[in-house]
Amino acid sequence: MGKAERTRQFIIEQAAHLFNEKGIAGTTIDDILAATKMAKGGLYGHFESKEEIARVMVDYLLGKLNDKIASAIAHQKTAVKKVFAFIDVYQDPIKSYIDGGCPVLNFGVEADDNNPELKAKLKVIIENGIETIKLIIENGVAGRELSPGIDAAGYAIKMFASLEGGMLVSRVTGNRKYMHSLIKMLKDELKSYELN
Amino acid sequence: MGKAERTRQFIIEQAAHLFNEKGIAGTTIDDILAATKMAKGGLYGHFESKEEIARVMVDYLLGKLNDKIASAIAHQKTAVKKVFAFIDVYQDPIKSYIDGGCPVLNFGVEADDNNPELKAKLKVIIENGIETIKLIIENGVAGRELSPGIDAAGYAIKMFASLEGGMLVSRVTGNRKYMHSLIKMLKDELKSYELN
DNA sequence: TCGAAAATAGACTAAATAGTCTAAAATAGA
DNA sequence: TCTATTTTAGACTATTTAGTCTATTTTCGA
Repeated sequence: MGKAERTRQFIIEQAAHLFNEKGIAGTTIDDILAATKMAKGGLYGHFESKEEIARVMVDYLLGKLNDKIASAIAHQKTAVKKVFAFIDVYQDPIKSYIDGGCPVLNFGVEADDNNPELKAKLKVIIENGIETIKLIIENGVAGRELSPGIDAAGYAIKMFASLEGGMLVSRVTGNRKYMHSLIKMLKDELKSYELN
Repeated sequence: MGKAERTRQFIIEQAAHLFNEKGIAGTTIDDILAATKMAKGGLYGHFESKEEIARVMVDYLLGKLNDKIASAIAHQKTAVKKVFAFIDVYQDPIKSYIDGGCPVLNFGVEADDNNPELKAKLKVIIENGIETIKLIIENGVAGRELSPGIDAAGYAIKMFASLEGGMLVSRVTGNRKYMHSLIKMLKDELKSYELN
């Protein structure tokens, strides 16, 4: 990775923090310049507009989230442990893996009514996330780890919505207890379907 | 209500739609002028800044949400029906009672990292909402309508987070089925604690 | 109906913001 | 080490945005 590409990556990472915290509309080029301590010309040598930075930054952040979840899941053997590992990515809503909380929540709300392109990307991420949970559970049922009585699709939706909603509630109230309570309930429910 | 107050109210209502859809940072005074078809001088005769409009608009929207929930609950006699009525306020996440979805979700995300005053207001709304659900359930238990086996606080948090998370998921994917599935699960769970 | 209040039209200022450009300085890496 | 590339500093333009102001018109309501 040459110097130019290294700098580009650095800008993306710094910008990602800002965008995730202040929103896309709420972040200015000057904010990014201040965070990177770069000159304007330097930045515009790597990107042609704020809009391009936002686009690339979103792909970076969503990719990072995907990787984090995929890796967490891959390191576990059983369905229950895989689901728990997924959940644990959201363990700390206040100091999350990226400042500002979950980008799906943040950009989902901002994109909803005025950024169809971004909204479409988030739709895929959300649908994949829910589908991933559902498949893990279905595999757990097929492998006689979980009872066939479990509603895999329902659990997946409930889990995803609870994590995002919990993120909102815990961050706005400044209290982790809500997310912790949600996580405990989600885990207990899944465990109640465990066989043997 | 004199003409001036009527106009002021009209501006607040129009601005509320815009702010709820485009965010506070994403809405301009010109947007509000276009929506109200008013001249600048007219608008600034009622408010001294965009910030004041935003402040008043938030109070209006949160008040409206509060009233809607309070009224829905008041019209029901049993705990189960009261909780169901609360849930049903979120029935349609795409065409909700206010364009742009739930203001708690929208402004919660926007305020989170850069608007402490607004964040404090939302904290109260969220805590009250959760507390309200919990109290209804506790009353239901006290009145022998619901089994004492129910975790009132846990259910309240789960319900609130699911509704907000469901709002996000259904709106971003453009699919009501997620919210409907969540609502069915929430209602079924509560019903399972119903006595007699 | 008529006077006071409200609203318009739109020009104007000031500040914030995005983006361009150039010459000079710094630095990577073959 | 030496040259290409990268970066800086910062002046500059253009646009968007918030907010002010005034003279005129409209409209409410006693």
